[in-house]
Amino acid sequence: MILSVPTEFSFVENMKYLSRAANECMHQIIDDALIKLIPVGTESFIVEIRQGTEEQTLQIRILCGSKEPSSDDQLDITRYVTDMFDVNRNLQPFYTMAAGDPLLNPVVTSFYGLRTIGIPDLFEALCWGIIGQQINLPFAYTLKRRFVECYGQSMRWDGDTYWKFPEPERIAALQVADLLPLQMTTKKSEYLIGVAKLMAEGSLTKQRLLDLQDCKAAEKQLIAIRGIGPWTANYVLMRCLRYTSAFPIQDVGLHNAIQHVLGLDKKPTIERIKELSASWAGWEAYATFYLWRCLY
DNA sequence: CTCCAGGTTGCGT
DNA sequence: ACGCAACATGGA
Repeated sequence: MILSVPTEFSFVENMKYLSRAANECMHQIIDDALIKLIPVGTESFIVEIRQGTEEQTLQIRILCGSKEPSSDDQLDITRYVTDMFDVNRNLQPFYTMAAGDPLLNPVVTSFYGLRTIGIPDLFEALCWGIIGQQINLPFAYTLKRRFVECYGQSMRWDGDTYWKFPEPERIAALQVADLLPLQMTTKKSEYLIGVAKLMAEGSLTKQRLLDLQDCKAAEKQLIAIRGIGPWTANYVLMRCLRYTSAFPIQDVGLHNAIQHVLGLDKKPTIERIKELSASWAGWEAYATFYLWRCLY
């Protein structure tokens, strides 16, 4: 399949983001292409996404699957890729705003065409947020890998293993003691199992959060969940529910990035960040994602 | 050894 | 509403 992308879309910049962690277990990058297991309903397909031969296109190729892909499966895979790369977002208003912003101007210039890469699966987005709380990123990737390789399912293709993120039902059935050997803390284990139970029983669904059509309302529902605070809620609102106004303002990486770009001798306060971000209204998630990008 | 890391909870003012 | 210890462990 061929997918057209806007002029404000850089496959190279998006791939640089996806290449940031050597220990990432949810995809591989081989020969300038992204290769990833994509779940469609109860089936799974290993899909290759690469730069198309025509300008401003992506080429999507199904490498193998749990069955022969139907035309509906192909459509769902295209939808997944479109969501993941935020292809349908019009970034012109963001770039217009950023051009006059001393903090954003340098990063949008350096990383022009970068999209907020999504985590379409709500359970994965929530777990990744919880796993990443208050630990360094390399260790977070290690924990995620252990979790996925212990409780997820995999498909092999061309000598490599591709993982499907664990199902909430599987995690909901665990005890805290099951996760401690992975070096999850007791609290992380409780949070992961708790969220899994909410999703397994159907009281927490991506569709229900999307139906709210209101970032603040969705944030309120997420924060009500034990283990989900303001940072994790906004991280999920940004990476999964795709609200461009989501803003994990407490994020220490964001603080470091702002300090770095402005050359401050110490980290900015939350109050200072509120001042600096006043003109970002509606685009806080993109501003954050671009600022994060300058950290690696 | 110390300090920090993509925070959150729960309890105390 | 706001402050703060506790949580726990890898990496620099």
